[in-house]
Order: sequence, then C-alpha cells, then structure tokens
Amino acid sequence: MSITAAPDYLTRLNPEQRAAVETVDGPLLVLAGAGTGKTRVLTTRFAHILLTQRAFPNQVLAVTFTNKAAREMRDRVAAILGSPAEGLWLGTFHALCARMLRRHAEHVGLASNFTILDSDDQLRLLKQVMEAARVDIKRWVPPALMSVIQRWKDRGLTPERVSANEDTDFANGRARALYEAYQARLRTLNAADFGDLLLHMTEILRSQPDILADYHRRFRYILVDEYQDTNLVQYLWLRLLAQGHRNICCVGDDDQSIYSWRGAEVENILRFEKDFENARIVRLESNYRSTAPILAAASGLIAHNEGRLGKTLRPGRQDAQTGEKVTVVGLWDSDEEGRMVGDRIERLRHDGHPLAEIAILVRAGYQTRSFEERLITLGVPYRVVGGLRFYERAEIRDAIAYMRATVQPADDLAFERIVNVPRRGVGDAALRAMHEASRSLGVPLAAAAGHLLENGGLKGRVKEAIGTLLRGFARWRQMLDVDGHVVTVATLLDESGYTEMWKQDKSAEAPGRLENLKELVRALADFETLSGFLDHVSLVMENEERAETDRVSLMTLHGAKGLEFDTVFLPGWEEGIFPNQRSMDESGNKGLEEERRLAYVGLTRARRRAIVSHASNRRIYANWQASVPSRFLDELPTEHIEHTGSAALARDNRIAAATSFTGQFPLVARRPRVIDVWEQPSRPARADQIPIGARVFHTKFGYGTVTAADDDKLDVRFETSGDKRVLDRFVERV
DNA sequence: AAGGTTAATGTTTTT
DNA sequence: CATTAACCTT
Repeated sequence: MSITAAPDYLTRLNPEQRAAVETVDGPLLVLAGAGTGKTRVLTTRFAHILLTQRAFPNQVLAVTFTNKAAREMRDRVAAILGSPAEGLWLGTFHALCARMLRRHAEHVGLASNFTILDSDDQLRLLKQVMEAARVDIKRWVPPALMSVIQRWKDRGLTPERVSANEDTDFANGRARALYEAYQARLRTLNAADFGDLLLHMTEILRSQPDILADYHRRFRYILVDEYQDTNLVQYLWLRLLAQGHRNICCVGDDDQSIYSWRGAEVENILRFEKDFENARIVRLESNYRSTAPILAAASGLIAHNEGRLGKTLRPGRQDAQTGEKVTVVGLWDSDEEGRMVGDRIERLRHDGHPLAEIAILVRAGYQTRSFEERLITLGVPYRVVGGLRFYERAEIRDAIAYMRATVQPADDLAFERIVNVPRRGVGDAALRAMHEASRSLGVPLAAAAGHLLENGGLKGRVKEAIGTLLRGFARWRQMLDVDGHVVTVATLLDESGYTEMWKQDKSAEAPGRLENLKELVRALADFETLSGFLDHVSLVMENEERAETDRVSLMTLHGAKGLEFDTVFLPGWEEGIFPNQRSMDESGNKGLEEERRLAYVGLTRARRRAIVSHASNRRIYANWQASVPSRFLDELPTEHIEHTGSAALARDNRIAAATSFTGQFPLVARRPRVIDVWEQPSRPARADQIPIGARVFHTKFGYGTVTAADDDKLDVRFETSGDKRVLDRFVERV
C-alpha cells in the first residue's frame, strides 16, 4: 500500500473522519454526533485494516447491536473491498457470543447444542420456578423478577456474584435464590437465555486464561458500533477481549443513549478512557444529514442536558443554510393533529415528495394507530415499522417448538408448548401427571410421558394422542438423518396435524399464518443443519420487509434511531406523553434527560423538514383530557422555530396558545394556569356556522361537501363514502 | 378440557 | 377503549 498517494476511500473522508479511520493502533474512542458519518467511518476503518494488511478478515472482531447494522457493515465492507469477505467475526453481541459459547459450553455446564430461549420461554420458565418455590405470583409478578434478573445479567452478575444487600426488594428477599433456581433450571434444560450468552461467555473468559489467550491471539482489532448502548457485561466482555492487542475502536454518541432502561450504561464511555490508558478520542461533528435550522434546534434542545461529553453539530452540507425552520404546530385535539399531519402529507405527495421519505415518529407504539386511521381515510400508503417480528408470531414459535422437541428430546419448554397444539385433549390433569412423573423419575417431560404410557398412567383419548405424538417425534428424529431437515420439517408439520389446524381455522389471519409456515420451510433450505437454522431464527431472523413500495413510515422514536428521512413529523409533544410521565417518575432527572435525548434523536432524523406538534386535548383511554405542551418545545431555540396554531386552537383558546407558544412561563407556574383555561373545553355548537356548500371533514367518512343543514344535523356528500347525514359536531370545517 | 366472562392494565425493545 | 390474562362455568 502506497503511502504517498492515499486511496480514494480515504480522500473521500473529512479530516476528522480520516483521523478516526487511520488511527488504527491503540484504543480509540470516536464520539460521533448524529449524521456525522459514523457507519462510514466504521466500515472504512474495517476495510482499511484489511487493505493495509494489518490483519486477515478473521482477525477482526466487529460488534453491532442489531442484525441490520451487522448486515449493513458487511455489505459496505464488501463494497469497499470489491468482494465479500469470508470468515468475518462480524455480528451482534449475542450472535458472536453464541458462536463462541458453542465451543466452550461445557465450562458453564451446558452442552454445545444448547437451546437459545426467547423472552416468552424465559418468562414461562421463570414462572414455573416461582410457582415451584411457592411464591405468590399475584403479589410478585414474574415479569418484575424477570427484569431484575435481566438487569443482573446485564451487569455481569451470576447468582453467586449478586451481593446480599441487592436482594431485599423482591419476594421478601428471595430474588437471588429464585435467580439461582432459574439458572439451575436452564442448565438442566440445556438452555440459555439472551442474557446468558454474554454472561456465560464473560464468565468463561474471566475464568479460563487459556481460552482468553486464544481469542487474544485471534482478534488483533476490535470495532464496536453504538457504543453508548453497551451494558456492563458487554463492556466487560469487550475489555477482556481487547486486553490482548489493545486495538479497540468504539464508536458512539452519548447524546443518543436511549436504552438505559434496558441496562445500557453511557458511563461505559467514561470508563473507556480510564480502563484503556492513552486512549485517543476523535470527535465527529460535521453533520451531513440535516439543514442548519434542524441542527440548531436539536443542538439547542440537547444543550439542556447536563453531564454531556460535549459535541457541537456543525452543518456540513453545502445547502444546509437555506433550510426551512422547524415548524411547531399547536392543535386543538389529537384528531386535529392527525388531520394536520395527514393534510401536510397529502400536500407533500401532491408536490411530488416521495412517501418513503416521510416518517411519523411517536413516543409510544399505541400512538401510531390514530395516524394509521387517518392515512387510511386519506388513502395514503404507509407502513408501521416494528411490532411483531417474524419469529415472534405464534405459528412460527409453534413450528419451532416442534423442531426443538424433535432435535432435543430434553427440551421441556418446547414439548409443553405444543403437546396440546393442535388440540389433543391434553389438559391440566394430564400435564400435571407428566410433570410429576418427570420430577420423580428425573427425566424430561417427553420421556416421562413415555413412561406413563407404558404404566397405564394415561387413559383414553389422551393416551392415544400422546402415543401418536411420541411415535411421531421418534419417526421425525430418524427421518432427519435420512431425508434432511427440510423434508423432515415439512412432513412433521403435516403429520402432527399442525398445518391442518390452521387450514381448519376460519379466522382472517389463518391464510397468512399458513403462508408464514411455508416461508419458514423455504428459509430452512438456506441452512446446512436444523440446529444452525434454530440459532438463526432466535438470534437473527426478522420481518420480511421486502416491500419496496413508496410508503410513509410510522414508528417509535426508538425504532427510528439510525434512520433518516427528508420530512419528519414529531407529534404528541406534550407533558406526560413526551417527556413520558413514567420515565420521569421512575428515573427522575435521569429519565427526563433520556427523554430529551430521544427528542434529539427524533429531530436529527430529519434531513430537510421537521414538524413538531402538540394538541391541547387528548383522548386517554375513555375520556378526554387536557394536556400541556411539552417542556421540550420551550427548549427549542426560538430563532430557528416557526410556530403555527390551528384556527380552532386560536379561536377557542387564545390564552393557552399564548402560554405555550411564548414559553416564557416558569414550569411550575405554567401548568395550573393552562389547565384552568381548559377546564371547560366544550366547543361552541356550530351548526349555524357551517353553510351549505362548505367543505368538511369527518373522522370516518373523510372529506365532503354540505348539501343541507337541519339544526345540528348535516347532509353531506362525501367524496369517498357518498351521501350521509351526520351530526355537526362530528365534522370539521376545512 | 374448552370456551366464555370478568378483571386488570395500560412506555420505549434488539437479541 | 381495548387488549390480555386469569378465572369460572359447562
């Protein structure tokens, strides 16, 4: 590699990016603001290491959080290299740990073919453990203990490492003991949950110097993406592995740390400098994504957080200065907010703006619904990102349980899941008998069922059904070696009656479920072995979102991290919703600051246009409630913001508008005053105000023209729904 | 053992 | 309001 003439993958970078790429040896922390080319730096650095022949592809460890990020990095490295690199250790923390743990499972009491449990299995198992320990599971709900255990695992704490004084709060101080019992159950089932993958692997690296040394020899360079999201155990794992060559590069942004509730510790950024002496730090501050006003708004907002590492986003784009201001819209109620967003989207669409470049980002999943409804009435195509993933669907999980029970006769969780699916007449009584036999004989459930059959412990229909099922498993197990996994699974799903069950099902979802099952069998063909596939399913598989169609994206702010759109709508900026009340109740100022970071993430998703909105009245569960504009609105620098209010808001609520828009009132004084005005939010009757010929909007029927009026009833000719008689208060004049 | 009824409970979520 | 899980009835 020539030193004088830099290759173009380097010359295309700005000086700070280039420093981040070329500072190859020694520990490096890259603080990368939103839109500053973080991924680009990471992938270029990866390629640079390979191209300068500092390491072979299999000597670089590259860690991401999501499979999507891993895939993207893989693709982009390949693009720079000109060919796909083989044998990379590139993947998510979990996938990489799973791969390692398969080799060393015996050190933590597992066999290398251990099963990876998903959260559903985890919870069921924990519940069983709690019931066995006679914990009152109404008083002490399993999910609460699950999250305690997960936080322990996030911190690298095995049951032995949990100190006694951490144990006081749950189930009268039995949390630690229950954790221990849960881990013991996992071991007997030869299973690991997601947290275990990291916990076990870290434990092994801590206790087995020879294994650690082996990985030191192997990994000469380590790259870490989204470093601010790492939890303690992930940090420990990285630190252990990096001790060898100390060539570790972590890229992150403390301002985008939004997963502390999941165990992520931003403190890992500070720890990095302490643990890795002479670590270099590079800041990426040139933003190539957004216009100047958007960056100014986001920067002004995030400046309200304390204890930041301090970064300033500079506009790096040529055209950044000419951008439009961030729009803040105040609306009367949530319906009007929905209409505002819908109308603006229609206008953008009309002007030729691609829908795929528009996103509506909300704080919580349930908020997407009202926007969906609006977009449906308007006939605007949209997609909701997030929600159920492929392997979380019931039919997929059932099918997988069948496979697991086939491959692993000891997988009680899988057996239990499908023993009565489809209905075989196996109920509580039969299941209890099997559990009892399993415990007294010390064998897995399936084996216990076999014993019961021989000893006449089961009768009638149940006996027949269980017999057929067990013979089925034996047959499919044999078949696996002879006919291969694809054929076996297809046969298994038919012979077990599982596909038939969905064919008989008359519900609307049934055909889709059958389709998913077919897709599952198709996907099997991409794998050498069934266990390889099972790993893939639990760690990697995601929604088949191949829809290349032009659609508006609807998602949570969390889901939007890492994405960007020309136009971003940020509705629901109201106290309690955003910042979220619970977040503040549970974590106080830390919670508030994380909410603010979330707002920062939201704003920085926008390339050219950001529309923030808030409504004065919102339907919460059953009834309408007045809401107060978010404090974040007051934190946006006024010179980069343009305020708009709807006519309804201005007419009905001048004071509220004035109060929220100036933002001059101290927080404490502001709230009661505003609520006073909203005590009587009933709108004036407007029948006489809507003349014949007026254009109106109805929530259900969409747009139309008034053809007649009678007291409070209007006859309206709707554009899409035809002639209807509606009450005036259900329409909005537009 | 299955289906219907009531009561509780409403963030964010990758792996 | 609307979803879901626990509960009760047949």
